[in-house]
Amino acid sequence: MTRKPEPEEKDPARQRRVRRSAGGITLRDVAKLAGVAPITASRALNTPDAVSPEVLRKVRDAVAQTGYVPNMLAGGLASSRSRLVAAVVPTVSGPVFLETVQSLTESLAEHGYQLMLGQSGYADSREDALLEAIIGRRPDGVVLTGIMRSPEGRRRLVSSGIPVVETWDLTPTPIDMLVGFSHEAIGKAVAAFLKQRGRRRVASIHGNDERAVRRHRAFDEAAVELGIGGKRKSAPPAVAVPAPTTLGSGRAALRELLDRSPEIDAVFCSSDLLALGVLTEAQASGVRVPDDLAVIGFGDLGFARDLHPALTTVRIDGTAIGRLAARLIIERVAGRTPDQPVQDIGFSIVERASA
Amino acid sequence: MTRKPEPEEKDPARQRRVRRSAGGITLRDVAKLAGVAPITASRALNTPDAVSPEVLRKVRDAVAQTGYVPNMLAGGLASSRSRLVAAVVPTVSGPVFLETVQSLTESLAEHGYQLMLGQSGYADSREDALLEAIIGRRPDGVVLTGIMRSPEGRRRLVSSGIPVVETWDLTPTPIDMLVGFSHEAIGKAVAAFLKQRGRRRVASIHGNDERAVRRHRAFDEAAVELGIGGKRKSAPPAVAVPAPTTLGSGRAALRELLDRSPEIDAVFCSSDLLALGVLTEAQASGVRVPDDLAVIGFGDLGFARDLHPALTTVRIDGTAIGRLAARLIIERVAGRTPDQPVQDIGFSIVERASA
DNA sequence: CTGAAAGCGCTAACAA
DNA sequence: TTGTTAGCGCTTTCAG
Repeated sequence: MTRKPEPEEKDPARQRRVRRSAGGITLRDVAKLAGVAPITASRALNTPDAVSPEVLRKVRDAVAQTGYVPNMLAGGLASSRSRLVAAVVPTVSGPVFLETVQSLTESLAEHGYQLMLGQSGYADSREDALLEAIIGRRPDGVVLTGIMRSPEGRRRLVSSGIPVVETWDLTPTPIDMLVGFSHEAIGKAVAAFLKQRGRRRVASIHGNDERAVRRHRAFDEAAVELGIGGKRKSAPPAVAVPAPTTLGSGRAALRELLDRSPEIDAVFCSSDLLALGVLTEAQASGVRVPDDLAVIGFGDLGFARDLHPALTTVRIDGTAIGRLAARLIIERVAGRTPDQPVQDIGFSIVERASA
Repeated sequence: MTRKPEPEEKDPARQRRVRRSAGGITLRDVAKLAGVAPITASRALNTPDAVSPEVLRKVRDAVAQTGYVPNMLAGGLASSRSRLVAAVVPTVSGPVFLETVQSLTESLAEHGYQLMLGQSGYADSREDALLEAIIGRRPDGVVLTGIMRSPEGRRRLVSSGIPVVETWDLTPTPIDMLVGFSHEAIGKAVAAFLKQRGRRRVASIHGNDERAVRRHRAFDEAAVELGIGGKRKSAPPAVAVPAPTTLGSGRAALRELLDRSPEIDAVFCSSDLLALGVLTEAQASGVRVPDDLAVIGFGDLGFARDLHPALTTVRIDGTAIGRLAARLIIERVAGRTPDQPVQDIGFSIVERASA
């Protein structure tokens, strides 16, 4: 079923070049079958209201008959709308962002958008190559988990003109749009929460990624201020573990902590996985939670509430973040200006048995 | 910085149409700056060996100066190589496939490919729309987690001509390429393992997704054959829970199981998350693992080995699956025929304390 | 090794 | 409402 050398030249002698079509069905084929011009077929598919019912029917029949699937690369090139949105996460296996990615994927799919996924790694080494790969695809939007730190990266994103949503953090100087919350506020709130629950010698275990570190810095400061940081005015005991955090590193960290500072009565963990590790280690070594030790996590992953004891944790509405990010981008693409391009969606402390 | 109406017509009066360029920097701009033809600039970027060092330098300088980023939509359209690979997972939040997605993303990135992520949901309702969205983007490959059941879907994929890798399963009739393992073999192996460890009244808890069901059917049959299915020749007790499985559903399922069949001495769970739920519930209700009850999971997620007791589980090398799938596609795109287009990567039972 | 011409498949801009 | 024309930005083909 090779394509005929169609556009019959007035002077057949001048025909030389060869068509290199991949042989797929194109809009032209559909249009011809329906007996209309290609642009009319295009309209029937994209803006059905703009064509007569008669034409609509014929085009749809032709599509059904041929099994035509529009080539969105071509469409994107012509319209400069790729209907692609890129998301960058530190790593796919960190379960914290999954909820966001999932809701983003779904929200976008509802509007005919597809998600491109990129992993930056926690060390932002590959970030540059990734950015190039992303911008080169001319996505209609980019969603970053975390804010873009590298000035070079910021510059490239800005000059690309692509709508950007930074998430999971706040900054006074967003690249463009933002849906996040304050890690400092969380650190403070957790310290206050623990004090209010009667804890007096708090400690922390945190991953060494930037956001976790900031939560815990704020936690430490607040703990000192509130006088629950242990002896004198020194910062409370803390153990840093490499990101991404794991159950295993949580267990090891608790051992280290209890070794160094057996007097502690509460631990703030920078992820629920760490907290699960702490619970596990506590159970294995006979430390009673919450009696001897209060444990509080971060993320409110699906399993948190079903643990034994149920895990008190900081809840972030990752689904809302994804949904809002999608909406911001879609609004932007539609040419509208979102009325809340920068949003703090806050957090909450979900109080359960572990603290 | 508007573009000049550049291609000066011989007869300026005939100029009417307006350029609608987005105003970005294109290869033409780079070429002009470097003093070469666009195609030469293209070659300098894509096949540096095919141009003189002199030209290469000039083009690279021009790229650096302008901040040019190639438009891959255009490139993809012209070359029919999108450098995009689509992956379909049931849901992002099921941690089982994460390892595969992660390794796929990384392996592809190394070769300049980007991953497009789609969620099919466990009920394959949206699968059709998803397939259209995917094929429309003309990816260079599609990676499916699980095999494509819908005949309609198979047909569309086949007729699209896109290389397809089905994963995480085996079938005598793959669409194209495949990297998987046998769920039936796993069910049998687990039953044999439990018998060999002295268990005599096994049971199972499984998600209601197709692959889990098949593992457990095989498990049940083997258990009956081996005489460890409980009384007489009836199938061992089982509880089905909705997919995706959770810690909570594991807890509830164990309660139900113990309620109905208190005599059981082993449980095979269709995911590590379920198994964690079983461990949690066992601990909460005073059932000793492994003394009273052996527990075995599936997936060998990161946390399995650090649990208390450490979880015995079926290990699937998800990273290898991702890596191999990427390689198959890249080989195919390069025009080579992979020498092992269908691979059974097997599984192993990781024996730890829980069984 | 370099370049001119001709598309890839689609849609924006105009015109009827 | 429909059609004509001219690209979108790149690469393939063919010819130096």
